[in-house]
Amino acid sequence: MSTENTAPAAPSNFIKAIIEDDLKTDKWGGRVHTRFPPEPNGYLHIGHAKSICLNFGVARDYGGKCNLRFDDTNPLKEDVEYVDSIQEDVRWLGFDWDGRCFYASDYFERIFECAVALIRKGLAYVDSLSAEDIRAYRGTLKEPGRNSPYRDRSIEENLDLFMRMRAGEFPDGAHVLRAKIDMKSPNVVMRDPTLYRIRHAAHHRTGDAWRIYPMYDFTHCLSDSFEGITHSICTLEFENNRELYDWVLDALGMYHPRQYEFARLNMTGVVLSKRKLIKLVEEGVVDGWDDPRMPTICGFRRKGFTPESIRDFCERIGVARSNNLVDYALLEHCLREDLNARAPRVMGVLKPLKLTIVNYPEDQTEEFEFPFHPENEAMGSRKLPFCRDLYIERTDFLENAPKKWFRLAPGMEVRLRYAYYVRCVEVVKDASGEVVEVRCEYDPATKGGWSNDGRKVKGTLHWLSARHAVPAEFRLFEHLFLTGGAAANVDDPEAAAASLNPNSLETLRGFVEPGLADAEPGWRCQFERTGYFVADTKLTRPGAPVFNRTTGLRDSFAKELQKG
RNA sequence: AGGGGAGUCGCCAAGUUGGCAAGGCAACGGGUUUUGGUCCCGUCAUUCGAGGGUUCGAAUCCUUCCUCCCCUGCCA
Repeated sequence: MSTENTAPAAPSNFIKAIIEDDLKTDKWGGRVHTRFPPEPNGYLHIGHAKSICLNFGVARDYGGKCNLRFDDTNPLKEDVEYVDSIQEDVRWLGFDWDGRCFYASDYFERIFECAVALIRKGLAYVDSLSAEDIRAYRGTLKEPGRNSPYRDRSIEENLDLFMRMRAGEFPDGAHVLRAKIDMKSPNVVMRDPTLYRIRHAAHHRTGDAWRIYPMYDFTHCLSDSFEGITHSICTLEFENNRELYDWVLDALGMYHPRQYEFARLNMTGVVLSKRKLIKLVEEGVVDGWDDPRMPTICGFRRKGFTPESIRDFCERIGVARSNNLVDYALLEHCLREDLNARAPRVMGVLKPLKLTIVNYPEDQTEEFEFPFHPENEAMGSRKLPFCRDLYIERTDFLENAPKKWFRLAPGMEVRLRYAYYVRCVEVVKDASGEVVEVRCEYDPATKGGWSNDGRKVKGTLHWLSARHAVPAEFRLFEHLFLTGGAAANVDDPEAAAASLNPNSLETLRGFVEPGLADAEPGWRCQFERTGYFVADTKLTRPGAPVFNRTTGLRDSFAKELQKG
């Protein structure tokens, strides 16, 4: 399935331990069958990727299956747009449900029958309390609840009412179907949980066929059971719901998968709450779900991340039961490791500064060979034009250089990558004192960017011929929030505004080498010395490329400077 | 007057029956380098939330305590 030559030994985790143990004891007849069960009410984010990699990953590793199942029981929040995006993202991540894409809504009739069976067993009843009363009767975390006055309706009456609920005879909220369990249970989930509610709403798949919709707790265990799931893996917040999961299946005497919970992913610098992400989209704080600043799968995709790097990340963070906060730097590390090996090296100048070679013939042009990957000859090379008028990076020149500076400065000599050594002989400034051009002399004996005379030239600069470079736009991204991660407050408008990073998107107008004029949308590369980039899939046009910075290169010099 | 979980390096995280505390990220040193990138080498937990106990021996067993997370939707 994947290459294992570079991958470190996969860390074991408790889910795998359970599966291996089950395989050993033949608990499920040798089967491993998981499922990834998103609700189609938003786009998938990096936290979902952890769950996807876990569920599809163990199925793959142990010769089992993993279903994609949409948990679509709440027509008010769900939409086909989300269904489509979820399928696209799971596929992009590299997983295949092998035709087993299911919907909880496909089971509505069977689920309804289960509810009827529960009523017949005297284990469910129609409650006619208002929502507020139900809440009041439920008690508190420390105090037991009380029985609803409708709890002892006869089976016949319950059946009649439930059928009429289905028939649409009652308005929303008039009745609910509840499991008859224990209003004094220390586990609040078990205090006669709601199984069905009335919702006169069109469902994105079943249309107007239903006026009642089953709740998550009732739907999920039954769906798992219908599909023959063996290991039902979910996140920690469903731990309390496991008791109900088991109760429903036992009450009905049905095939009974086991639920296991793991800790969801938290990461520095990003918000991973669906509710908050929706808000960012709806309020126009970002461009949409696939804004490169979003921690969504499609956001990372548009930013230039590879599915391989995300899978590697999910492998490395491990799966455990303790709350965690993973450093964003780990994701970046996985990305760089992948891109370093695959991304062709090309030239781009983000913040151009004119460099004129005063002793180079005015009308002369020559070409130099540039390999696409210095460490991988197989990736080939191309020639780039050189002339008297060049662009270099503005940040590569400093009039008053600090101690360890080995880029360009007055009197200093640097190497222009694969071309010549040049020495700065003059600085041209505009009226405001800003440097607008540096003038240099080149050494013809250093053609190709090398000299055998033992001269030590520590700095190597990337450059572009000003006469041949093509204009390009570069988009640099930073975290959306200053305060970082889970702490970001999206609900309080003032706090949200204060925590928003005003520089999360910076657009630069620079130049790229001629061959990149018609860069294919989605094409990834490394602009030497600056970072990994991808041609934006929405904004790039033939002759007018737009590049998103996927991530910068590691920069030990920046650290050096900070230290002073 | 609750119930369910979790505490191992700055961040993740292994540690199956007690027997020398894996690995990754980050950080920090050094080497190589026509990318201040990559790569290579090295450093980085006498201690596992705290105390007590059992034991020749405890992150692992017992015990008391502390901290954090989840649960009172007709959301999932």
